[in-house]
Amino acid sequence: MQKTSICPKYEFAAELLGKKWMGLLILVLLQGPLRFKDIKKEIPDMSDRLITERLKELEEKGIVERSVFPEKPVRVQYQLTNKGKNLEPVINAIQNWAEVWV
Amino acid sequence: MQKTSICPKYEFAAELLGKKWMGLLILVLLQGPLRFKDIKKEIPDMSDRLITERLKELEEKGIVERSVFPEKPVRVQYQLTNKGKNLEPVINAIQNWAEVWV
DNA sequence: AAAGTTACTTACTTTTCGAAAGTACATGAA
DNA sequence: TTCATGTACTTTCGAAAAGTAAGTAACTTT
Repeated sequence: MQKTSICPKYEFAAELLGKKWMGLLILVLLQGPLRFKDIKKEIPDMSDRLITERLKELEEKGIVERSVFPEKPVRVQYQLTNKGKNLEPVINAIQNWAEVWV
Repeated sequence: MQKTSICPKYEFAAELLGKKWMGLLILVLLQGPLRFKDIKKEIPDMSDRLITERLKELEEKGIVERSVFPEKPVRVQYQLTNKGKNLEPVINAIQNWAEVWV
């Protein structure tokens, strides 16, 4: 990310998407705001540890927003920011390719 | 890839792209056929070991074709198949997003 | 009071990666 | 002939990332 120089911005994005579970995680978040448990339900093979870790990463990069609702049992919700929602064409492109070639 | 079931084809693609260096590797291969040493030059931070490993993986999945030209010093060339070339929209989508949001 | 839910965290194992050196084959220079 | 250089890998080994399982804190339901 720091030295290779074809296109640093692309490299940032490729490194982000180039992490295990990121593609799936963003796909499910495109559905709308989800709670931790809902993400678990959608991606049962992804461990709690990695869900937490990836969400934190996406939050730090401004792609996901974490909201806490202090209801009776506290509710934590994750949703894509604009930056995140704009990844939809990427996800769609992957889906289209997969439809045709996988 | 076997159990999670949102969309197995998408998951296959996401897992492929979701590997370190894959995004960059495919990007540089979109330029046209390249030799091992050229890939090294384009992605200096990627180790020989991983270049070999990723290319082998892409070859097995029918995304890259490896050709050996028995010239004076043997020449080995890697190029995208149709399946691989059709990843261009995906790469472009990533690039567009990166341009705007990174 | 015991058991369950939610959103995590911690500890430990396994897998993957990175860095460096080594290999096989060939050409070219000293 | 010996040495250095180049290409395309392969091997080795320590470090980082991911997988697995169990634990925690706050609250709710039974």
